[in-house]
Amino acid sequence: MKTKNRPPRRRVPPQDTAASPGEQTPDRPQLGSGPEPPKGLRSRMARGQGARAEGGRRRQGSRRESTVQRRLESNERERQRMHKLNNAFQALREAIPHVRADRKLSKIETLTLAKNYIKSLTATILAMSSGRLPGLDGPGPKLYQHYQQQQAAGAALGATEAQPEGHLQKYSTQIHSFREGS
DNA sequence: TAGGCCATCTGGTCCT
DNA sequence: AGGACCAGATGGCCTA
Repeated sequence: MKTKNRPPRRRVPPQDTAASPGEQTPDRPQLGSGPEPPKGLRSRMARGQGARAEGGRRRQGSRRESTVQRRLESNERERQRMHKLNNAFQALREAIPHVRADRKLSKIETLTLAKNYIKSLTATILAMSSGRLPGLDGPGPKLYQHYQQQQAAGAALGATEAQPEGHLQKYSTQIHSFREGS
């Protein structure tokens, strides 16, 4: 599994909601754009879940058009939502230090690394402050207690990351493997 | 060529 | 009611 420094991949251009059916890409058939149902819909229809959308009878043109229009608008919103999600992933990537800039982390790598980084930071801060956050009198001991409880719970479940140094170990191992490019 | 990763479409469900 | 969210399906791109 390698996701190394890929150039930006050419993607099928987003469907323009204002575009005419003739401008649609041939490999991404749209709802109502042809006799062949969209790829993602075929299995659903095979299970009988898409029957309503397709309709057993021919619908009036205007009603069909409004249905198609709603679907296209919904697709556009979903694209925007996913773009926002990807922007958040990118921001998270940039917040994780010690990773080669030319090596783009996959989403799952980003989440895993971020989790271990946070945990290692938490353990480090607690160790350095002896359970008392700098500048805070109250929450420190409580935070430390909570953290210890979490660790104890993890240990009870047989988690390998029960020890604070375990997080740092994991994080270091991951960083090392990413640097190696493996 | 197989496997990993990703973008996109889609219908169902949840939320406001 | 309409939008947000979610998960399944599909196909493209890339690397080993």
